[in-house]
Amino acid sequence: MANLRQASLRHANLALVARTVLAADTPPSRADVAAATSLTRSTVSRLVDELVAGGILDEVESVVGGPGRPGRPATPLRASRARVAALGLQVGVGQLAARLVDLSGAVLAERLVTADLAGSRPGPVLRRLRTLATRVLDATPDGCRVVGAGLALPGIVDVAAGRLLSAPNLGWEDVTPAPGLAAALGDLALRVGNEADLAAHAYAHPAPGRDREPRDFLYLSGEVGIGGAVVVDGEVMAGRHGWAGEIGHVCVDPDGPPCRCGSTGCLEQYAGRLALLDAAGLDPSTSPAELARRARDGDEQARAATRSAGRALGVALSGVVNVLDIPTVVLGGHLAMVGDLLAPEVEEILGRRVLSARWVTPRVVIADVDPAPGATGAALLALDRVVSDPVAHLS
Amino acid sequence: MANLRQASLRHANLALVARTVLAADTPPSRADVAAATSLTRSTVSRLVDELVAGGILDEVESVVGGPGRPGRPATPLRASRARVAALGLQVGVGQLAARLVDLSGAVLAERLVTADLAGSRPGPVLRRLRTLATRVLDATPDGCRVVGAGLALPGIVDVAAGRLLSAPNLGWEDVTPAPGLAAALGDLALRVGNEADLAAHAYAHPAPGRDREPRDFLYLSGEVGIGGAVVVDGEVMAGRHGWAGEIGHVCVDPDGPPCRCGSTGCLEQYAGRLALLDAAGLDPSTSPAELARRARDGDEQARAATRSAGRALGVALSGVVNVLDIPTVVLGGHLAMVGDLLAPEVEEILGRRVLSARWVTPRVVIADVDPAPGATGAALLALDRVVSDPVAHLS
DNA sequence: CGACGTAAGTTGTATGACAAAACTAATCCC
DNA sequence: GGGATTAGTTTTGTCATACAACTTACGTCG
Repeated sequence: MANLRQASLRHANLALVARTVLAADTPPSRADVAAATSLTRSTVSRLVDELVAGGILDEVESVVGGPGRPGRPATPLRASRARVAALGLQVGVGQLAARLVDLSGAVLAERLVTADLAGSRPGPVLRRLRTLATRVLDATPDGCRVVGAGLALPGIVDVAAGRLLSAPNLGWEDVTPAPGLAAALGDLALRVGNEADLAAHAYAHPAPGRDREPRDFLYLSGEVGIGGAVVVDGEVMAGRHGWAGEIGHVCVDPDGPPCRCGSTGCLEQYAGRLALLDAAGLDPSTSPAELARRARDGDEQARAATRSAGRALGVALSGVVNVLDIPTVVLGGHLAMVGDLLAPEVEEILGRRVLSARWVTPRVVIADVDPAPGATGAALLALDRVVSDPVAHLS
Repeated sequence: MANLRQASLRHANLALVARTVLAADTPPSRADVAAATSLTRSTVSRLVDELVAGGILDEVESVVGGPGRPGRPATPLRASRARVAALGLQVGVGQLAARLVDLSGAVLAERLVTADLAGSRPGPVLRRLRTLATRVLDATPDGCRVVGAGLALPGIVDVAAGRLLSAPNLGWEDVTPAPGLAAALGDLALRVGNEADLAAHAYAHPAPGRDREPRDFLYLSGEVGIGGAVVVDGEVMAGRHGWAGEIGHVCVDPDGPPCRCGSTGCLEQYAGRLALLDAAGLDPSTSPAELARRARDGDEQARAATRSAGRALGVALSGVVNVLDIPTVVLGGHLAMVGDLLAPEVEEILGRRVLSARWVTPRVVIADVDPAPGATGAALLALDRVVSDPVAHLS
């Protein structure tokens, strides 16, 4: 709740203009931005000039496909390409990833490695990740500034301290990754975050400053366990300490099977990757895609497994929907691979157990399958800071 | 995301100054406000003068107990008394209430009526409430402006439309209360809200602009059923449609007893007022205070009832805490009356089932017993709008 | 009791961000 | 080629805050 001065005015309107341009579907002119923001054309002109000079926006020269309207032709504006970028990293249980994403949302460079990291030791893993990061950063185009880095981790993270407190599926406890990566990152600030939170951010924002519908949803990230995030109005809800979203350990049945977390009947024990494959009679290393194939081919045991997982998801999610009034659920990770099998069961139970279902029908959406959405989200989050406070980045 | 102009600057800083004065524990001087907001003394002076002229702030004349410091004595500032007020109304299952609250948080007038309204008809009840409202408004002191009215209702409310969609415990469906109350309210805008949301607001803010710790909590309102609200950073989270907080229908056990809502094993069936009294072998009309007395005196059945309710609360709340990372629970209504009996059981289960309990111990807080906290919350919410946008109310 | 120090609050001037309106630029249409 | 139309720029005005000097009102101490 800081006070406002004239400078704040300019900061806020600069951010507003930047966001308006990035959020637009087609490159808008200065006049379009003025109309959309209800600022005057003169003010927008001044702000846009600053953003263009700062490398945040680009003027599109080509007016080739001009619409043939009367009047002076517009100068379309869009996010600059390959001039401002951020590095996104991810350590998953099954893969390592590094991505360089620019302000337009384009992936400038990428490295992906699959590896079984369950029970791994942090040191060697971070060294491998460092190598990926270096390779990706080496591919930075000329004239492109890397403005930040983020790391997605599958566990409970202390964002302020940049520390991973606990990642049971990796077997890591109390790890601070920044020092191990410093050789690759140099001065670049590293922001550590929960994988599901960052994947949810990437789902809500296909590119920096750009929003996708729905703006409010619950995101479920099926890795080995089940991570989750709550997204309200396009923003990931962090919670009091940044640990919100642990949907995997919501109780489905207090008398259910014991969970690694020390509790009983957690959702993860019904719809986690291992639980799902086990119930289908498949080896833990099988891909959930294979499970989906079998279920679609009529394998009764596979179908029973997805039905049971769907029921558990429905029960757990209905409680969350009742409490939060966010009737849209996005399935990501392995849950996306079997999403079409789970969705009907989940929607049926939500319709029955959600108090407000009479007025708004809860629905399930299936995310695209991406091995490392957390890396994208981490990069986008760093870029979002450029958009929301452009002044800090106008050299 | 509107644009900012110079006027916005003044609006925002006016609100900032008002809020700073209201939030202070002891009446601050202009200089204190300047120090707290990092605005200059001259700017604060101008803004304070406007707020004093507008009847929002008062200068305290008495410097009797002056601290005897050197320098010119300060002119302490505080919220104006009995000059700006709002009307809070509540329809509960067991009572009707009307309260007039001023900017300092003082109750200027109040009417409370106990009545069994389960299965009542809206028309007659609203007429009785109208009478209460008229009596309370008639008691408005001279020179006091009533700036808004709010109505707390125990059910699902469409805030935008001012409509109660469904209140199963009253037996009301699809009721729009404003017309029935218009004769009492005159031009006064009526804002309808959920009882638990408004009670939670009242808990978070003992007076307009004033905050109480904790700033993040889950509020449980024990009426006949169990309502709830999620409070983040002092603000009640409304959810996508304003229906957030229905903790009463979170599933404790999918194989549990059927609930009025059409589902099974809802929390309300274990810890609702009727369920609690039934389990203790008491008549439904018994006060929960009587149940608490018996349990404290060693009545085994009463103890078993509270233990079982505590277990159910623990299971339901642990899921919510895992998802939201809000490790503080406030018990209100009948749950406050038996709060000391429930708390140990609930805290024990939260400690076991909440994933982050290792780092931050979840705790249970017991609210003061008030027959109509929703009425207070409704009035405070209307007054909050004066504080956050003083310009609209400066004549 | 009067000069001095100190802190609160006021007054006057400067700065700078946006609004308004006039102006220039570039294109289409006739 | 001229008028209509729309994009973008320049100029001038307004207004809220910063800054600094000033006034007010009190305590303190010789």
